[in-house]
Amino acid sequence: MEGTLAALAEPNRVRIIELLRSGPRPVNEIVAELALPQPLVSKHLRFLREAGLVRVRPQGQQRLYELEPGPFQELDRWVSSFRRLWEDRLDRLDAYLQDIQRKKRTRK
Amino acid sequence: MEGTLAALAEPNRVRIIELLRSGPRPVNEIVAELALPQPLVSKHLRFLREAGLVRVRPQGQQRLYELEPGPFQELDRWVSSFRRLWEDRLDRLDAYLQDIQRKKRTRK
DNA sequence: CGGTTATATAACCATGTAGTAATATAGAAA
DNA sequence: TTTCTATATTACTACATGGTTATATAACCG
Repeated sequence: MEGTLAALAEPNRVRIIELLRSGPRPVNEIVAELALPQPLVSKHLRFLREAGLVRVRPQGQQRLYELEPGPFQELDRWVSSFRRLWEDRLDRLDAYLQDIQRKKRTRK
Repeated sequence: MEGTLAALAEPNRVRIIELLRSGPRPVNEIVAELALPQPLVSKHLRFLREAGLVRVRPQGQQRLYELEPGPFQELDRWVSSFRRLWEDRLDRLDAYLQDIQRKKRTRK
């Protein structure tokens, strides 16, 4: 969780993650699509790999990087635990709106 | 989104966030509960406030900090967009397990 | 073998920031 | 007013890391 959040704190890493969401990619494609220097991409990929967000699989002379679901699932559960922050409010708003409607109906 | 992730990259800030999940708190309570130096807490609170994760409300000579739902909701939606990463796999696993069960049944 | 391509690593610089200590501000209370 | 309490800010150090350039490694192809 801690490493996951640290890895996602960097915008270029997030861009890489979002690119990988559509499937595994070799490094050169990431470099081309994001228009970043290759060593920088390799550096970020290493960070992501050590944080457990991606795994790498050699294929010929290129290396395919793909997302590792675990950390995202963990993050999803953690963020979910904050849902009551806004759902409670929406519930109250919903109840309020229904109350309005009820009053309208009874008035008619 | 970007500022939100940057704010959550720091463990002590996450601790503050999780403490505030149970409701608004004055600074001195945060300091006491997390056993951190007061200037450090104020610094992190400022960071969190400028990232939009908390709002502050003066009350007497203390200042009550509370979570701002917006960024968490946004983060929740973003993380949700990665759900297919593991749900697809679970679907496939589920289908596989059901297939096993079906074969067992027909064999009996 | 040599040459080319794909990727990683090393060395370096610049910047941001976590943590600390001291001080400032501001409100409450005497 | 002075004093006390709560919080913020400033100045500083130390360290991590993003970005760049150059080089290394390693697999492929001739």
